[in-house]
Amino acid sequence: MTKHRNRLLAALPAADLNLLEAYLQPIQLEKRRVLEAPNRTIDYVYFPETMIASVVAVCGREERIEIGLIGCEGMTGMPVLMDDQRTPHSTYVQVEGEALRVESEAFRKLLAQSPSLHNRLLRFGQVFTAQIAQTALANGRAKLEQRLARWILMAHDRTVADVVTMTHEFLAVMLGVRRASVTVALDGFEKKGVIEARRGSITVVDRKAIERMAGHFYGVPEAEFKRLIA
Amino acid sequence: MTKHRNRLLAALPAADLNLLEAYLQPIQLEKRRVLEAPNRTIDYVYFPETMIASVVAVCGREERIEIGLIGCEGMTGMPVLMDDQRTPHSTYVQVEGEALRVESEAFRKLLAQSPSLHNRLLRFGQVFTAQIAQTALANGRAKLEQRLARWILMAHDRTVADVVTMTHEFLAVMLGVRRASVTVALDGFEKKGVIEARRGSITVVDRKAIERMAGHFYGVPEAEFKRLIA
DNA sequence: CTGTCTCCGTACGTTTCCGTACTGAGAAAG
DNA sequence: CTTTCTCAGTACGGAAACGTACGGAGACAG
Repeated sequence: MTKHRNRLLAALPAADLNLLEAYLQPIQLEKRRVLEAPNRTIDYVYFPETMIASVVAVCGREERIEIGLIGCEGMTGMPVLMDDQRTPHSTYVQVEGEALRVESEAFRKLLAQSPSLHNRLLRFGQVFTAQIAQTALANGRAKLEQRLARWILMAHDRTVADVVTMTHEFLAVMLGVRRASVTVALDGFEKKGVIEARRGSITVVDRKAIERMAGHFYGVPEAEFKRLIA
Repeated sequence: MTKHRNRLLAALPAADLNLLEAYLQPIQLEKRRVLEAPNRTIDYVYFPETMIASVVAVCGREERIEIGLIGCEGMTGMPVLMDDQRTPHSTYVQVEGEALRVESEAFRKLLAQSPSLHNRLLRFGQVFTAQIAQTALANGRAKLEQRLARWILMAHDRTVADVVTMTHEFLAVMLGVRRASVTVALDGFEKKGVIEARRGSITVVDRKAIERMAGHFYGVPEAEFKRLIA
């Protein structure tokens, strides 16, 4: 047994990890790769290592917004834990990198075989639900600056370096705002010296300051993670 | 075995329902009663019959917003299904009425005893997650009129009559907007003849029209419910 | 029946963000 | 090296919703 880079796996009891490890396949995932398409069967469950995935709610062709971010702290494929095999949402790779994946049929059988494993992973479901709820709260009550700060912090939590590779355009889609609004807001961040913006990337310079900007719109799911997993 | 008014219970396989029924206590719940307080142990799981509960995300003392509505189609206490006993959110009675409840420790044991029951209820978790996600989407991208239409439809789905007892003030808190904005919007609804507004209540007159106003911000979790439960 | 309280209608100036769109700068392709 | 393409910065008028606040109308208690 290796010490896993995925924190959810790293926190599993030895017995459950052993059970799962036989089925884990390492895979490199490129940006924009679709991991789950709306209302299609979920083929694999992914445990990100350096990769980061976005979960996006879509309706019609127009309206879309990110509801959650999954990186080395968690897993994709929540519906498989919920006795289901599909989701109305879309999940794709936001930051390329490595992950471990399990064929979801096999995964399903493992869950049935080990209630302990199932429960352990359901706890992450609880964390992720808190994240979606926090997104709903931020979308409804926060200013763009706060929401952007929150997003940068969440991405930062899931990267090894302090650099997040992301265009304003993409970020705008995630937050459900205009591309130009993101540009203006990020410009403000840079002038305050809390980030460095390059073409297609953002570097975190002063994390504490960003946390202050996000206020209490950041932190609830993170606290849940500490409480339930780590 | 009675045919239950709670649709989630009504859809349970006979064996699981029998198991559960021994523990179900009927209870009448008054408006504003707190069912789950943030970060406190959840004592009971509620299956609403005529009652409707709101799940609200809070942070600090100021910022709060409704993330979900639970009525006769579901249950409260999702964290108990997720191997947890608390939640950062707040759950309280929005529309008074009857419910069945189970002591959560007993409930926990039943889930361990019957994986089939557990899975069945987890499916509702999947539906509820879709509802939170849809709320996040609506909060980020919809106009107030659409969000209000969505809320009325969701409340209407969970009431027997066409009347929802609710002040503008309360509705404003739920949607995270000004009380005055709600008044103006509801006024518009009434002038279009889709609702009738009385002091402290809203009566649905033309549901189809309200559905058109909500557009695709309404319907995704409802479809999930049909697919997974009914 | 009168006073009090809750709830609703309305108003006005202000903030935030939108829609649209033009321009320049950096990166990639020929 | 030049063309092409993607990405970022900036601008301007407009819509949506905000904060605040005043007054009236229905409900309820004394």
